[in-house]
Amino acid sequence: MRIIQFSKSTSYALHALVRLARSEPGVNVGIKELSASLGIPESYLSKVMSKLRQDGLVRAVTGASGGYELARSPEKISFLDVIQVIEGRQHLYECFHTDAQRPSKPQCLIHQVMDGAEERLLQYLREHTIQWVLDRRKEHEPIV
Amino acid sequence: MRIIQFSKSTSYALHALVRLARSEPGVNVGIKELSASLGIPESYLSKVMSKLRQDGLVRAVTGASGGYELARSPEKISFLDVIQVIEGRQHLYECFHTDAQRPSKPQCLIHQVMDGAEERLLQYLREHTIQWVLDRRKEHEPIV
DNA sequence: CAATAATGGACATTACAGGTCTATAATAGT
DNA sequence: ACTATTATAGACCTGTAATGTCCATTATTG
Ligand code: SF4
Ligand code: SF4
Repeated sequence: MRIIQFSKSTSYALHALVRLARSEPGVNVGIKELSASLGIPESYLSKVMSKLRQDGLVRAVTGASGGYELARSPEKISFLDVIQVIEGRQHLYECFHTDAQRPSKPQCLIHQVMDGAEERLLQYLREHTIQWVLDRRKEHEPIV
Repeated sequence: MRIIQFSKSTSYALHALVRLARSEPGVNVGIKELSASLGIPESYLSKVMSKLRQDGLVRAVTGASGGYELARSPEKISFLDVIQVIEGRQHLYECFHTDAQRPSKPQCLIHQVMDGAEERLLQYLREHTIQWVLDRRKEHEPIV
């Protein structure tokens, strides 16, 4: 029974992005500082950051005094963006019937309910951005 | 990167319950008939049905001319009920920080967004029942 | 008693999340 | 040019969960 739960990778990505959004633009944050301040294994986080770069959410600079920074402004990065980069774009529900076994052309009712539920979820995640977090963040909090 | 998707077991359970809801109350439907009409492996479906019984969604009768029937009326069985029986009641988001590492008492903001998203999802699933499917079901459709 | 049907346990298979380590490439400062 | 620093990509390992099969047991009907 597959677990309906976001992966740690997604959580790591979200925390890292908030952390990056907190630093001045133009300042690179290294993986060491990132992993230390968030409490995430360094080598694993580097994998996650690499994925974020490949999908255009952050920019990376190699070499001394290199590191990461956001590729676009925090209000342009939604939770949904992050989740879809890490988890992929699979649907919440998938038919177990093949096309041949499928009763009839338009979607069956169970499918309709599940897709409706998914849309509610995605809509909420689309409406909430990294900037949303920054706006409500208290300065004294170490992370978020 | 854990897949955010309902398990096949959940899908099987939903289809089986709709199938049971279609038959007259008091008539038991056997696992053979169920699995055949839905196109689900018999021995695996029996596991799923067993779980549904343990959690009070269906009643089972062993022995000759035994089988399954709904334990309550279809409008009292929501999609959320079924999903929570099969998938468990884990939250969509879970902190990777331990209590000791946790920044401060009330929930952090990332957590708040994720919980908000979860609530939208659950609310939708709570509002849709097996009866909802029956009401919209066309008589000639073999399954739903 | 015999046929039927659900139950529970054991077991196999596959996939993947989470994590570590290393060699390589790129960059900044000396 | 050399060196220290840093991201990148790949190989690799481990545990666990999902899906599925099979069998022995138990309960029920006729
Ligand atoms: S939604 Fe329709 S096609 Fe998909 S699994 Fe259910 S009955 Fe089959
Ligand atoms: S929500 Fe707060 S406690 Fe939970 S993982 Fe994020 S920073 Fe840590």
